[in-house]
Amino acid sequence: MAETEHIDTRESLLDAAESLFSEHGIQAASLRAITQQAGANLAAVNYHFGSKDGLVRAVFSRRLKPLNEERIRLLEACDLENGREDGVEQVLNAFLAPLLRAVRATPEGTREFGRLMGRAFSEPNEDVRKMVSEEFAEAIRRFLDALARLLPSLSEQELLWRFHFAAGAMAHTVSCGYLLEKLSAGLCHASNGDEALEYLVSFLAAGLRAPAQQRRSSQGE
Amino acid sequence: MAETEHIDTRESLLDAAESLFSEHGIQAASLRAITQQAGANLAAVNYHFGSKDGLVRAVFSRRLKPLNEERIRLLEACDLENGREDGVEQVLNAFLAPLLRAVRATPEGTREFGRLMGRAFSEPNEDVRKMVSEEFAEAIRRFLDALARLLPSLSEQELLWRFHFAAGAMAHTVSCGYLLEKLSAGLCHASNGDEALEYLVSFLAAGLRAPAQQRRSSQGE
DNA sequence: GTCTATAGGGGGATAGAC
DNA sequence: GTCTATCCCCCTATAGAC
Repeated sequence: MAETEHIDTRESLLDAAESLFSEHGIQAASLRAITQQAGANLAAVNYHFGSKDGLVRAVFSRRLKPLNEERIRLLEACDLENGREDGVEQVLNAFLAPLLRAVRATPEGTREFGRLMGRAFSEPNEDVRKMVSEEFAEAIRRFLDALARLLPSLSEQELLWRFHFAAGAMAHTVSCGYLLEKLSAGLCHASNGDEALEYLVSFLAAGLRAPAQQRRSSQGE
Repeated sequence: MAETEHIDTRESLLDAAESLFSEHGIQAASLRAITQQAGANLAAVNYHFGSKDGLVRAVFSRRLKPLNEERIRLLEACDLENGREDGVEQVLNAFLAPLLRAVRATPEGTREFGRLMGRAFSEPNEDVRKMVSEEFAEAIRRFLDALARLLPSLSEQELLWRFHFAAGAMAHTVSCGYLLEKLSAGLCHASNGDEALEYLVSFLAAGLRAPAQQRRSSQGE
């Protein structure tokens, strides 16, 4: 409140929406609250984004496009061919670091994005889920390719399951840090991206490298 | 619609609420829709549960109390003292199996609970998060104790982080199965609790048993 | 581009009859 | 215990002045 300078209504709206979507959920954050926090008028959202759905889409893609581009850039910078033994760790780092860095508090307002991002895949609104999935699709495809080469003993099925678990651990870390802080009585610092990254990479690398399972046939369901 | 027999309004309301909370989210599921699906009157919710919040609480505790009791029962049935090497797997199985079994489609309507449960810890409503955390607190404490004895080389901090990651993989599995089904083009069956359980246990056991990290001092933040 | 005003639809809760 | 009717709230979207 009482901003010194008005920079850009459109950007202010995105900042306010990101913050309120994160705090209250997409559905529960009203355009009234968003426009008020942005110092803009109620009608501004419809002018700039067409509808609330348009605003939601813009909020996500503003962050996800650069995030997934950076992931791919880091993946391509990995040194995976020269007999190094830490290929899995390198790839995990390339996937996780951009998100965990983004979650860290910054002067600009990326702060709230972690909670929103962690919830995005389980949002009740199907349009939101679909939109977010599509933003990730290309990056996920590339990372799965890289992991498949690094872990040739895994069946395609098992690799997919394990990547899914890794995504879950990551999502939980960025969206439910409060649980860890409370459970550890302050011993763990969930909002510290470096701490989270080190523990996550070693944990997930070990999980990905676990011996392949021989599944007992079970055609249940 | 057109139910053959009216059994119990209270239970019908819980079933309808669980189903609609799962599908649309707690906030977006209106009491009007819930009472209509339950074949009850709008005022029935206030009569039986006092308010929408009361209904939410009842929906969660109806499932979580027996779920966590079963977890503790299974944990106490584990054989951890006789030099067996699969202690971690046994403990993980005791923690995961009750939830994954509950998520499976059943005749009665437990079907929808997985999605709701997976989202519960990141619900925007703080009262819901607090309520759900408390339902899990006792079970989590016991499982952490058991794991600490099985993995004495881990610092308390690292064990907490790893348990947190495990919870995330589990939550993602029960709430975002659609992602895996789509990503695998039908190769993986996320709704098959047995398949999920086998892959989860081996993945998480390897992650928990990974060598302890030596954290470089980093007092960032 | 930005505002005010309003249309038009739902929402949770409750009073009071049965 | 269950119903109807209603109070009063907030929501998104849009029309039309500036």
